[in-house]
Amino acid sequence: MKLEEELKQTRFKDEYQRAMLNIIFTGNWLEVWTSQVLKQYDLSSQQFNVLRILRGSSPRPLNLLDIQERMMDRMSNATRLVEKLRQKGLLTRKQCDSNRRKVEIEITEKGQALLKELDPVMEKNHLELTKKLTVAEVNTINELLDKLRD
Amino acid sequence: MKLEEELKQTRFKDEYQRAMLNIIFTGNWLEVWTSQVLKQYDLSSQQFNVLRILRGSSPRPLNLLDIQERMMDRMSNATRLVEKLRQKGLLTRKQCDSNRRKVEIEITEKGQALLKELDPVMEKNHLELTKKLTVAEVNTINELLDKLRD
DNA sequence: CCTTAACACTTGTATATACAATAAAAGTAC
DNA sequence: GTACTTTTATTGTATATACAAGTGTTAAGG
Repeated sequence: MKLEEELKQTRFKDEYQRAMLNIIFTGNWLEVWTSQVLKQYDLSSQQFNVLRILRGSSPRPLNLLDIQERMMDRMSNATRLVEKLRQKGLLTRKQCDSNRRKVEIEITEKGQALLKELDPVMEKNHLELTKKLTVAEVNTINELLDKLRD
Repeated sequence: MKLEEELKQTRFKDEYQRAMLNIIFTGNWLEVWTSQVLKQYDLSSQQFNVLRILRGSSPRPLNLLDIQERMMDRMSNATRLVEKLRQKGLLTRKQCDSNRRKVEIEITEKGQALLKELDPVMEKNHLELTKKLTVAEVNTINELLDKLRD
């Protein structure tokens, strides 16, 4: 849907402003969609993000800074996020032997299983996307957004 | 910068997943930038958004539902957001005569002046964008994101 | 009228988030 | 070794947010 309709706006200052709002709005829109789905699994999208990061590095554990660097939203509080996931048994944390300031955080079997369960659910989301945009178009988006953040 | 570098990620499942994360990440990135700037004016980006919406409709007042429909993040609490802005004297609210359930919300002179002060600041942001992407490229982004949300 | 439903907004509450302050460990310089 | 700095993580606090429940107002049906 056109951004003008979404925001009931008649016009924007120029195409650059429109693009800024469009990217923020669409990002939000995707986020909300994802969050809705994850809620049924009692996960926030940030928590899901952390789990995926840990799976990505598994079996190598990560410490908090590593996770923070890889997170979508750097500002959020990694300590408390990780603690929530630990309480659910989705990851473990232990003090690092060589450097006791650090903690080693690792996804558990249970965490892996949960992600495995979620994979096809998220896959369905991608299929929705596939219907709307060709691979070439998606590549264009990726390329232009990377360029924008240069 | 490439998303892989931003997120210290070596690979994504496919270009579709990469695009999803890219849009969310870039949206966030733009949001954070904006928030930083607005903080100096003691405004959150949501508050700024509401003010711009009111300026857009000025001199016609809007009620809460109107505002909510036009907001980037529909989930947020319009009542309290508007109340914050009222306390700062940036807008007024009065009960609607014809339908006392509604409130009429209008931007004040002070609000207009604040936006006017912010216009060139935000403009600078657009100029940054202009340097990185051509109008044609920006149009492509707009077109593809609109298509994505269809 | 009276009852019930729909509407527009407000409030309560639990949770999340941002940012600063603090703590503890490790590294560095003397 | 002692003082200073940097690294890494945790905690405190104020604010924001999501969602549900509540309030007052209007509309609709009998």
